[in-house]
Amino acid sequence: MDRRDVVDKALEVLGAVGLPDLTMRRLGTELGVQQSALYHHFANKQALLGAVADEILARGPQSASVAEIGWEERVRACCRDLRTAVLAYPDGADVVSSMFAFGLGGAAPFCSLEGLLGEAGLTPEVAPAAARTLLHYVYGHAVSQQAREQALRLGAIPDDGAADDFEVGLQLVVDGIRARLGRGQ
Amino acid sequence: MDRRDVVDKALEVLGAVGLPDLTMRRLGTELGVQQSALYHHFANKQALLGAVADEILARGPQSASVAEIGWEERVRACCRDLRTAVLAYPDGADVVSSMFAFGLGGAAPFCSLEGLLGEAGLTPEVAPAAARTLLHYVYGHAVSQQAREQALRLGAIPDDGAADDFEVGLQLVVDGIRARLGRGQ
DNA sequence: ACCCTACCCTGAACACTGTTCACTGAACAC
DNA sequence: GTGTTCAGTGAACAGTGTTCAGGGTAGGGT
Repeated sequence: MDRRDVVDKALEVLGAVGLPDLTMRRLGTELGVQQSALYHHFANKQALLGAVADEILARGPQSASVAEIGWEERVRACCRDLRTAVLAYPDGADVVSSMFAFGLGGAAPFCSLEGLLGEAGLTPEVAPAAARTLLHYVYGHAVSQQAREQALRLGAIPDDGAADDFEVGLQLVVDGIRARLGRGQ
Repeated sequence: MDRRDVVDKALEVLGAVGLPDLTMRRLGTELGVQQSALYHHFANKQALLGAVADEILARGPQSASVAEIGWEERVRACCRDLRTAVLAYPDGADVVSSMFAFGLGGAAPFCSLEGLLGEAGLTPEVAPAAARTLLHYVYGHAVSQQAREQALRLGAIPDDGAADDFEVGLQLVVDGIRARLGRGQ
């Protein structure tokens, strides 16, 4: 048993029961070992979740960034892929965004977006801020959606049949970036 | 002792020791009662934190929305006020954004922004999505900042002297909203 | 063959957490 | 006076992440 096996099983458990029930005891039992054995592979649970976050991202789709299409569509595709990846597991958005905030994982999407925006012509001063703005939106939207899905599943809230407005907000931010590009920043 | 006292003391403890150490035992001790007494005022800890989130927002600044200045400046002022409010307490951004995501509090800023954007001319279909986009940005940025501050305080990460780029991203989103307004949506 | 080292893992504990519940004591209305 | 309501007690429950001394077991060097 190595780190890969632990992360794989953690993702399996996460998909089955969600983050609150992804405990070290449960993970150990599911792997057929004691919980304390996990601490020989990860310093603590947060480090494990950091690896889980990276694996969630790695398993997500990554559209080939063909240079034919414009930067706008490439940025949107990158954000859509990111959203798809974190929505694939219950509480996946929570895990990935937390680990990114703590600097313990999830750096790949930020690098991709920063690079894309730099190629598009954003200055090295503005590009990181714009990339972070996109990430805050994608993560915030995904976390809210999964929280609402869970509250709905528990019957804590009625189904208001809210439409999926992810693209609306995404286009808003992309429009803002284009405006910044248009007027020489 | 009533709910007000509990919330007030909870904010005091939050400000002193942060969210992880804001436990029911500690809160009870600080109030001079048993922890179980708190459950006569709040159904559970989440409900208490919902009230705490609302109080954090209520204690924050609220710029008078004088109609003389344009909608852009009013939206920016609203977002700045919101940021100031949640940054005033350690982990304040975490508390407020979580409770908003779970629908247990923090609805006031959303209503304000939605109203402002509606007055600015955004359709009732786009205004809520735009308001949520702004909130995702403000909360995401604040949570990241407080997480970095804490990691920095614990010496877990070196001080990279990153500049405050809040206004950059905020302007990006506002620009996107203006673009949407300009082209009749 | 022997020893030694490294490594994975066990089993039990520790110090916590949020939450529940039967019960006490006092205030207040009728 | 009696009954009801309400805040608060103190102990317990079922969990949590984490630690630690020790048990095997594999592999390499001599």
